[in-house]
Amino acid sequence: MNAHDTTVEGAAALRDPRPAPAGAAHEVLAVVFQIRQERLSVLLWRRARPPFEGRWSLPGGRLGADEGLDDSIRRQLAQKVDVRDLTHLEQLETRGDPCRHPQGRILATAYLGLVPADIDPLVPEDTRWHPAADLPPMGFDHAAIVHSGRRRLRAKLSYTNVGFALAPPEFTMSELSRYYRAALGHDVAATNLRRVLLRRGQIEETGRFVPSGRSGGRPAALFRFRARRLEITDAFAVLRPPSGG
Amino acid sequence: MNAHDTTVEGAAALRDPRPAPAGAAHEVLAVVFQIRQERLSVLLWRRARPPFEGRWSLPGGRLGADEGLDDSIRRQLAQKVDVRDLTHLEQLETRGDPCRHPQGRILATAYLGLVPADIDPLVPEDTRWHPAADLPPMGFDHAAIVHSGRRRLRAKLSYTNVGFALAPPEFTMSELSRYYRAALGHDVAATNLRRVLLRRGQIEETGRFVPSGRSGGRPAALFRFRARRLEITDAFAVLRPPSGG
DNA sequence: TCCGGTTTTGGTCTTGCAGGCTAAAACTGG
DNA sequence: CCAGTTTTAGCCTGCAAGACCAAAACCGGA
Repeated sequence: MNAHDTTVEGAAALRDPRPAPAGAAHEVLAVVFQIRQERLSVLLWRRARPPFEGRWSLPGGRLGADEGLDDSIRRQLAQKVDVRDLTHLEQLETRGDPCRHPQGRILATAYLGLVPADIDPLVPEDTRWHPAADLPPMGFDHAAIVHSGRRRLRAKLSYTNVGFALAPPEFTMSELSRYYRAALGHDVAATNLRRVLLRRGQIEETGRFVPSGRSGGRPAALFRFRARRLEITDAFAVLRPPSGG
Repeated sequence: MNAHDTTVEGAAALRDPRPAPAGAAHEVLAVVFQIRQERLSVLLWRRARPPFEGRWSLPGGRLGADEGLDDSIRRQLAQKVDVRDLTHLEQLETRGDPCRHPQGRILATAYLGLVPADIDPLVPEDTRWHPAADLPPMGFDHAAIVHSGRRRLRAKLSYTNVGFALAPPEFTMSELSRYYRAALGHDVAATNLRRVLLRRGQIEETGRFVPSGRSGGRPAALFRFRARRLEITDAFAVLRPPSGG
């Protein structure tokens, strides 16, 4: 699940310590996902200048001199989307391969951001949503970072309530199952999804119904997520403490 | 589970972009765990000089000028333990709070490392194993990083085979249950652990038995982990793809 | 040799969750 | 009023985890 797992199998390179560096540049990047037209989409930005001119890259930029990582990614993203639309943001991974950036040593800390499906945030001219399953030609190692983000999102849909960040404030079960299908990449039966999320206490009925006449069928109940911040489904801690204690 | 989750609730600070920094220093740190005397222990290093003189801190150091993050943490750790004893190493999180280091802006990427329980690696004079549940006074934000590591390890014991990195090459089930108890912080019934790990295909019998006369009871069978690198238990992907596909 | 103590092992039983399936409910439009 | 569509509710199965218990296998001492 964690993108950057490494195992010490082949003995590591153990050269002598090198002189401490003057300091490497650091950038923050964000993989911002939104379900658009039944597809998991990622916000990308088209580079107007070398390196990788004309290719697409993740939004982000250099870390400010006196700025926290979380603050920085929010500031950078504010130039692309309304940050009030960002319903979730978490750190994903840090990449530090010396060759990852042609202009020299630049470390990158990547974040995973989510925008709910019902809105269409205004984005700048050079910025577009692309299907995460069909990425355009991308610069740097950004395609790999997008894949890390997809893996993380898929995993967390299983054992957390991240769905709240993908879905609008109110939704029908068939809508929600379409969001899950888009994010997971396979069908999700609305009837099972409903039972699972209700039992876990993640969602609840609002008591209201979708305006009648919309679909030609039985009017669907509107649901909402109980919490709007990340919670872990404790049922997924196997090897749990014994019940009698 | 992921240590650095953040949610955009209160609108983020959205100041104007600042001038790009010349470059911030970067360090790598490692939370190295080993089960010692029935307790989860972490390798710490006693600082001989300010800042935080006399306090304990995580092993690590400055990132080399032309060095990858993984390479760097292995190089730094080689000064403390034999890296061949490191059975697992994975990236944990990156911290970039401007105030985290009194000497100025230093980012830190932390790793989680594991050493199997049967060995007693030679460590330098200033380096000691401390119980992770009872940390000595620590400098910087290192205590918080150790807690992140504990959370990560506990979670991964549930849905991966990380146990291989905590246990010696061969072990009895009661030994293994004690390792799990130390890492998880609660009792783990050996009989259930055996069935769970066997069914998941994580462990297998070696066919050999512990030398008789050791315990006064029935001789215990020796087990081993089938794989010696991280694998995820797929049973934990809920909302899995429909069976007929 | 037998017996109590100890530890491991194998089995049963219960519980809870996930997911497939189907019938009923509730609406629309003709 | 009926056919078509969509949602809802219930039933059933399968599987994994954990509690519990009895049998197995060893030790040491009487």
